[in-house]
Amino acid sequence: MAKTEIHKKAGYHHGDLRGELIAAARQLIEEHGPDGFSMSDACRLAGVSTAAPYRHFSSKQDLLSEIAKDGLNRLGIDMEARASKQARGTVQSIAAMGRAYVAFARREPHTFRLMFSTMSHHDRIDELKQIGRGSYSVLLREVADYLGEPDINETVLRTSFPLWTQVHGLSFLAIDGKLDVTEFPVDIEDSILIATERLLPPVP
Amino acid sequence: MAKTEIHKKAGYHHGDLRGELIAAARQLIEEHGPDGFSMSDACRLAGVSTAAPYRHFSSKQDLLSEIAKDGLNRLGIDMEARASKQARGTVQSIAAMGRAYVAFARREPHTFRLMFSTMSHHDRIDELKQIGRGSYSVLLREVADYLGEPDINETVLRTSFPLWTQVHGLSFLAIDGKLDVTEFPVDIEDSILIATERLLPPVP
DNA sequence: TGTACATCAGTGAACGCGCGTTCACTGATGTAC
DNA sequence: TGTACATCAGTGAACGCGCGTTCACTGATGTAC
Repeated sequence: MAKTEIHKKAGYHHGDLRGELIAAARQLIEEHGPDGFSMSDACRLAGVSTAAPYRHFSSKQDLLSEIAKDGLNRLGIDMEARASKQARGTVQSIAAMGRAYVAFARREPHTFRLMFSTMSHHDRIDELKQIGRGSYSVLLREVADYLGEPDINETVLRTSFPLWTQVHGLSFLAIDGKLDVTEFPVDIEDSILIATERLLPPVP
Repeated sequence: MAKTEIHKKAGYHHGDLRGELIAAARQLIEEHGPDGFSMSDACRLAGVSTAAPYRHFSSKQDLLSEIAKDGLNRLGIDMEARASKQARGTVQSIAAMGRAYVAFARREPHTFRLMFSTMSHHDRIDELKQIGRGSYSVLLREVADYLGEPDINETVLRTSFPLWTQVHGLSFLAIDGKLDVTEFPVDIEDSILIATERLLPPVP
């Protein structure tokens, strides 16, 4: 915010309008959801005319794709960071990644939704997929370690997939407020650990 | 469609405009997503003026809630039907429910999304939750049978939850086109069976 | 070091659009006698 | 069985709104000489 003020005072030219629009958009998306977000709102928040963004983004979709990309990257980093606090290739490190995943979803539910929504548009899809794969491979490496496999082979892929599915489902149920439908209080942290244990084959 | 024609010919009064609007909305939602759907489009499709729906629904939200309710009900029925073709309380019957769940999501992805989206509005939320609980209890009963538990106790709840999470996550990944990120071809049917086996305790 | 000028990153007004919803209305239907 | 009338379920025109995007523009910046 102070930064914003400085930029505003700098006058006609912002220092980093691109970055500021992304920040504004992220904030608005978290407040009102990806569909409640409008280009005009972002401009208002960044203190800029409604035409300004088009110097930096070709369209609203383009801005949203950027935010999705950023989110996927941050998710991968989060997972890696949380796992690295545990012994490599253990149930604990793998569960830690799951926790990072669900924590991200709960911290930025609308960005999370955006990251995984179809967004039928453009070749950006491929770029997003690429980044998604990058973040996923963080899990794959950890599972390979757990299994004692030398590389990401089919066994690793088959073992990892249900782990992903599990935390992905948990994330959506959590952010959509569906957990109380289960009629018992779900402890998310526990639930991740238990599912991870069950879904991994016994330690080799 | 033939039905629609008859109603149109009947003149000023439709036979069942309420039902027809729901049908039109469902169709449009599946074609363009819940956000690409507009009241006006539904009216156009039903061949009726844009003011007509307000005899039957208090708002667009109200119509959408109705469709979500309907979807949740149909999901429960699907699950029950698919499970009943297997021996009661077995891995097979439970996996069959999971398959019905994912199949529903893939058949009506946008309705599925709508069923589970937050939809911040109204007391309808409680009504929807009630119906969701009803559909969930279909799984709970089957799991109770599997475990040999006389009623829906905490063990049943704890066992069922990760099963739900699993198929929920699989559904979202499937409808959001994220399965190819896994870099190996996921067979959804297999994947459900495998996860179900792993998540259930060994047959008692 | 100073000046000329191309380029860049903003402005602000305007556009066309489709939306959800309301309004006063009217034609059709069902019911009481 | 026929008629009077209340009720119901539509019409069609209009509303105000905010949106994404474009336009010709202008002020600031950076660079070449």
